[in-house]
Amino acid sequence: MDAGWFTEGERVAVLTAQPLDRLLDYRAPEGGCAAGAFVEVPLGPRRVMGVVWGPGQGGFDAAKLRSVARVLDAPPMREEMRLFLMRAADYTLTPLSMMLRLATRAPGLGENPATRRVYRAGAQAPDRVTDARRRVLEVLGDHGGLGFTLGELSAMAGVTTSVVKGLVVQGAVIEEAAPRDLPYPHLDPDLPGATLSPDQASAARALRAGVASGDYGTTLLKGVTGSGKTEVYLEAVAECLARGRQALVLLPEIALTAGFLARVEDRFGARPAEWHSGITVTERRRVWRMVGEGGAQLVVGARSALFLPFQDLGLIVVDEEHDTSYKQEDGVLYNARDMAVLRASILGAQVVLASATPSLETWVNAEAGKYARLDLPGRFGVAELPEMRAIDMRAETLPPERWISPTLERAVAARMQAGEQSLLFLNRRGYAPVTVCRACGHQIGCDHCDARMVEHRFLKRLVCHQCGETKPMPAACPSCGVEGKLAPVGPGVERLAEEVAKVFPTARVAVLSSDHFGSARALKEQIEAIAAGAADIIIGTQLVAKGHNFPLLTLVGVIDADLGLQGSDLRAAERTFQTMRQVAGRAGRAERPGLALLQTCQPDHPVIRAILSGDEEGFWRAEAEERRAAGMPPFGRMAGIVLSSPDVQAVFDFGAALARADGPLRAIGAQVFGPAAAPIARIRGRHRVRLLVKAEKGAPLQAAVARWVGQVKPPHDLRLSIDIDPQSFL
DNA sequence: AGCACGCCGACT
DNA sequence: GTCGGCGTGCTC
Repeated sequence: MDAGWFTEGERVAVLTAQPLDRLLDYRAPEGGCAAGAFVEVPLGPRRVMGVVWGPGQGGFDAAKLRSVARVLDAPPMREEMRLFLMRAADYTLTPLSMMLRLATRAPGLGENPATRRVYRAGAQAPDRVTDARRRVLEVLGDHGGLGFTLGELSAMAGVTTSVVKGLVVQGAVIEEAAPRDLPYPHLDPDLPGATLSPDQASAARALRAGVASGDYGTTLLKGVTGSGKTEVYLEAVAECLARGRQALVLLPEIALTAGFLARVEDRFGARPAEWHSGITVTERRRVWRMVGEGGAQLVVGARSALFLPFQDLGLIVVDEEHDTSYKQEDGVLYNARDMAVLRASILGAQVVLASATPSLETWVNAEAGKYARLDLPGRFGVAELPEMRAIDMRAETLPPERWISPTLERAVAARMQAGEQSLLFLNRRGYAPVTVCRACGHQIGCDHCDARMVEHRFLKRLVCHQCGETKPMPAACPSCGVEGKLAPVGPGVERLAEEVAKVFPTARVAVLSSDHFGSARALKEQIEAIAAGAADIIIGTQLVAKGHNFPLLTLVGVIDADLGLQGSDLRAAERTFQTMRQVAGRAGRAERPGLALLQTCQPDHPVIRAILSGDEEGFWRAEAEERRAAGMPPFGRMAGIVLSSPDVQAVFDFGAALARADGPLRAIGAQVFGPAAAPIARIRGRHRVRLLVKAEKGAPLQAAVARWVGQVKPPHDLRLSIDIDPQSFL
């Protein structure tokens, strides 16, 4: 008897995506079913989708057992995928059912037939050739090789569907079933790749060897912007495809996929499958099915692509691995970079973590020898890393509510004269971060959160950057009622644009901020226009720091390099360092040398000094040493607990009760801090309280946290979420 | 998640 | 006396 097969009537355990937190036993259906089979099972009055997880667990009255309703038309979930979901659930302390939900976010799993009707030219001639009939046959004759759906064909021929149906009856058109989801075009790994520099070639050889080994391994591929990391890891993809295994490339930002798809097409002759929140439901279903059936060799996508049902995944590339968007911050809290390593280690696949500025975790893992490390020194081509200098803002004189120092102004003016571009970087969206009443000092806050509202003149509204709530700008102060005294305080990109327009009246200015673009497409067009020279001065937020190339750009001015340096968030220094390096990397990517100017009030701060001196390894060593001394990640482990409820008293009371019941934590030598108001103390009317658990590196943190939280049951409208390895330690 | 059961307030 | 609020508990 086959170990992975259950015959009719046998007990099987089924996992559903319902939040049940346990497996349910059913009888295998008529005709039996495989372990891992996607099935539909009766649950109370409903039918729900589930996966046959293994043999039944027993302990449930056999007389009450119900049968699996039907087996869905999809390849069974592989054992390693089930193992991956279980390990990921254990690691993140997420119910398994929620992990299954992540892995089955494909529409119409088995709902509709897997085929559709297509129409092609038949052998018979119609009895009478009318005008409409002739057009149909012409369309089919010209390009009907693969056939069209009824809707496509009638639209192309400009006839009603009944004309086509009439031709079908006559045998002049053939109606047949075709698979609904077509495989993706073949990618050819043997096409010649880009010409590689010696450094690139040797890195590519190392990556190829890793893929060829067929074993698990993780490699940090480190190289400054423009050093050609993409060409190098595409060689690893080529090796993987040549061996008949599938590859996955994760990108942090949807806006980057279009450019990346084009590069894949250049390298392999066709476009790969694409997976992110922006694709249509039809495409989503096609990707999900084709990945499972082997009809997709390469997937390019967002973090959720990690949960696709790959048949034989041999390589995962995590591009810009330090990017914070790899950490999912709502729903299931997971870090895609860590989950990629987990999945690969189960599969025997390779992971490539690519970055110019790795996360401290990855840097430490590479230092410790857990990850291999490849460095791409210098730049590919003629361009050099820009020269970087600080502008000491304490020594600059500038009028109130102005942000561009005279030194920076002169530098921008010089670039304009030379016909080159300048980028002014400010990591604050909107017009002004704070709106204050000059009569009473009141600051306008969000009604649903405790965050301050940000004025957006472009949208003509006040916007809350936490919850997205917007409201019109009031004429009078909501606190004291005095009119005309509300004033913007501090700079946002929009206000900076205003200042630029005043200081450089003849400049062509482009603002790159997510608020100004309705779609990724509009943003891409704007970026292409800028790259072609359509602007003299570019004003940008975080967006520009992600992978775009502007050949005419030779000056980057960082308006406030101190943002994020202060505060108790231990990752702030790391993030500031990464962002500054990347923004500076925008300058002079073509043959012109670049200059980066950082406006700062703390030119002697270690982070600013490390950026300016280019001593990256020194920065990481110092940062790692500080973390080690404090027992902070990655030298210690942490978990964050966020409690939320509409009732303030209830959250604090429960938080205090939880903190008092810390026995299970003390048992593993862990400490609990809090409860304290969460960084955002109120979101959408729910008050939030945060506790932090800190343990030593080897401690069984998850098990202890599960025992600890399991002791007390929260009151009804109180939600509790657990964040293992939180991004911020506030 | 749904959906039913069940135990307390304002209506015919 | 009933209709219906949503708290609580179950689903193989």
